[in-house]
Amino acid sequence: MSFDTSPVLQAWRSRGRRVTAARRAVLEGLCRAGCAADVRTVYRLAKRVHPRLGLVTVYRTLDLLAREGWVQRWEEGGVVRYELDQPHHHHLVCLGCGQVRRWDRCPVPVESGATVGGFLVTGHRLELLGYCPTCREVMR
Amino acid sequence: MSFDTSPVLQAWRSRGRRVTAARRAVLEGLCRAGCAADVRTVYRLAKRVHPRLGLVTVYRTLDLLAREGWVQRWEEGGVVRYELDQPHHHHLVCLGCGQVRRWDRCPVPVESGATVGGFLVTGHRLELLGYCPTCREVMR
DNA sequence: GTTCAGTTGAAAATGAGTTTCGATACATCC
DNA sequence: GGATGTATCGAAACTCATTTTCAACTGAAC
Repeated sequence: MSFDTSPVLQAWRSRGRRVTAARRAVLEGLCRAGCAADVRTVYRLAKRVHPRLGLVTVYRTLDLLAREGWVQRWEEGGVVRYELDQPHHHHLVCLGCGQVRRWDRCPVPVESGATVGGFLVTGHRLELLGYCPTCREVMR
Repeated sequence: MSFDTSPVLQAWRSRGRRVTAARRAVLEGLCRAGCAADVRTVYRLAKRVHPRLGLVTVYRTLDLLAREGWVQRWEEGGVVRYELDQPHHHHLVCLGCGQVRRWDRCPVPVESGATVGGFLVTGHRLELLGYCPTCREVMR
């Protein structure tokens, strides 16, 4: 995926955070993982860049990135997933194999800042559930 | 909540499953819990009906109900939630206190059975994220 | 190069959810 | 109503993702 990590690094430096090999590796792993990666996948990919990376640091860095708004965190089928912040989009989730694909349409007409029954709405999350081409084939 | 549990009990009997005090209690707890209850809440409420109920049985019964299609299972903020099957609806989730409220509108135009990019869509899940009236007050 | 606080990673702790297995109690038969 | 067989129960043990702890390490500044 094309994602420029330098703004993240700059933001860290400017806030007094350190730019370490471990953090670079997690960012790199996240980029390579593509859409909606789980923690293990990021860990596996990041470890190729920085072999002595610990899983704990992956958790910590992903959490940091999420708190700073660089990545989105969500869950599907008991798996926590992270993805680099991108233009608003949703997901197609395969109930057979668990793969996740991006869906760029958004049919939700509730703007951020709107009020619904007293709730101040700041965002939303939509998943279309179903079966990917491969799993459809298997089910026949 | 108004939910008639007798069809569930009948279905169980007709399939050779046993209608036990523990299972009745879990159903009762689920009814009392209202919209989108987590396992602990169901356990706590069901235990009032049947004090020697074990947590394991709550997990097992909720899983059974989900497999048979009587309840929906979903996750939010790391918490697994179950709710009795009801007319199609979505949820308002408070990012402050975690409470969940029902939202009866559905702006998603993708019918079950439609195909999106090769995916066969069988359903969807939508959550509006934001802050409930109480949490809005606290944030001031 | 020295310093020092932010960061790391191994190990231990936590906690939700699952499995195991002997005990229990529904549903059926008589 | 009581005996029987098996589905179900619940306590304890287990699994595994995630978090906490803490001594060692290392960016960044001087």
